[in-house]
Amino acid sequence: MSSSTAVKPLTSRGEVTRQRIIEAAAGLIFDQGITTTTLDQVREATRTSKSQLYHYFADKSDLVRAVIAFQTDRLLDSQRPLLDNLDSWENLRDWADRMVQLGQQRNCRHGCPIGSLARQIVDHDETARLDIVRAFDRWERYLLDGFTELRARGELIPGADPADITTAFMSAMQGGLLLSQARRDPKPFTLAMDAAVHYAESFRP
Amino acid sequence: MSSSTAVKPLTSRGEVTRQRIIEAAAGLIFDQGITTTTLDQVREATRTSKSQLYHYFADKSDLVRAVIAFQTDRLLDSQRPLLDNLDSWENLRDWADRMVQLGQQRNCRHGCPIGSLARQIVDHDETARLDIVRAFDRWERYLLDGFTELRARGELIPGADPADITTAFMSAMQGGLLLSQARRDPKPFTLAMDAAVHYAESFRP
DNA sequence: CGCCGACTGGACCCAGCGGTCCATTCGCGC
DNA sequence: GCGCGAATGGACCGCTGGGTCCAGTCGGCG
Repeated sequence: MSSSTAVKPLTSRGEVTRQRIIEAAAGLIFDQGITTTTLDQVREATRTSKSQLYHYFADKSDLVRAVIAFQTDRLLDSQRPLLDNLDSWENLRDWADRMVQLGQQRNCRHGCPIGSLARQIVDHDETARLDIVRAFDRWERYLLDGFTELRARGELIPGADPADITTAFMSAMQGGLLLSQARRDPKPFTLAMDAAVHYAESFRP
Repeated sequence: MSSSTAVKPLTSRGEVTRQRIIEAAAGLIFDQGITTTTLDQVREATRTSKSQLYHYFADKSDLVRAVIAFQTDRLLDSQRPLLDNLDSWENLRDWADRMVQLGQQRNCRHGCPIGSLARQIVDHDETARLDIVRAFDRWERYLLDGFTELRARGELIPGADPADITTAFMSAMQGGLLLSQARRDPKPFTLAMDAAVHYAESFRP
């Protein structure tokens, strides 16, 4: 949203094509990384032409930013409905288990769609970096809401800061994914998620 | 070590040049990433010629792998002597604090030298991936030794697995660095390290 | 001192990449 | 059904980047 390229007048047909391009680009980038993915590959995968890419996107960076938004939506959707109700310890653990499941079914490759993108542009493209931050914000929001709700119900000791726990949780997750990705072994991610849940539970009254 | 390019007969003069190339490449890659760093940049930064690069390294990937080894050495050295004695809770915390310090003095940029490299090649260059795994292994070894020593002295409950705690610790660290890097804010890393220490301490008898 | 291999300089190659341009077709609104 | 802008096709361009090649220099060793 608000991804700069919203001003173009698009017909419904154009919208479909645009979406097709984003989806294919997302897949390629997810597999190969940003710089390794060429516009010609995107063109071929979508059976479009160069002019179409530049009709719908200002340049490659603009396309990448659309991909970031797309991947964020998809990622959050894949975690629903669990994500919407992280307001009990049981649900939190269920969600963590689901995350591990999701990671495993990709054979530990790629890592986190967002975290993976983050590394590639964060020090290079300031606009895209802010998009990444927004993506993390959107994600963390759900955790934050959950922990806040828990505290409101007295299931967190008063000194515990929901925001801090959220950050620690996300860190464990991202790091676990990286290690699993590097080692091609689901264990680090599993352990990291488990540790994160235990850490959060240590703030139970 | 065993980095494939050990067979070349090198004079002391050649060794110096080779080292100069690696060091400059490491800096450039650390700042800009692998694909963004060009061999021409390396050449210019070291005031060498193209033929020298290919005299000392088989290709770019070979140079990158030398950089991995170099960065690992440098990273571990920067953590000494604390790293060698992670065998008490106090030392563990001191080391964690030192890590946070190191991260901050880079203004949260770049993230972890190894983790950063990991994300960029792990799904792309199998040989380099194994080098990354070796690098993580070397690093985790120190943590593992520390926790093992702690358990031997009865400062860990019998059920606690030093290897698992080590993995959880590394995950928190890597994830925290990524978040700090993306947000340009030292806080996530600080919180992640703190959470990791607390998690480890939860296994104290 | 002279050989030989390590070392260095730099011109060159060429494939691939992001990006431009223009001509053509499509299809919605009047 | 026609006009106009959106949508599409695809040739083309300029440059950058990894990699090659050969000619020349340095320096250790007999």
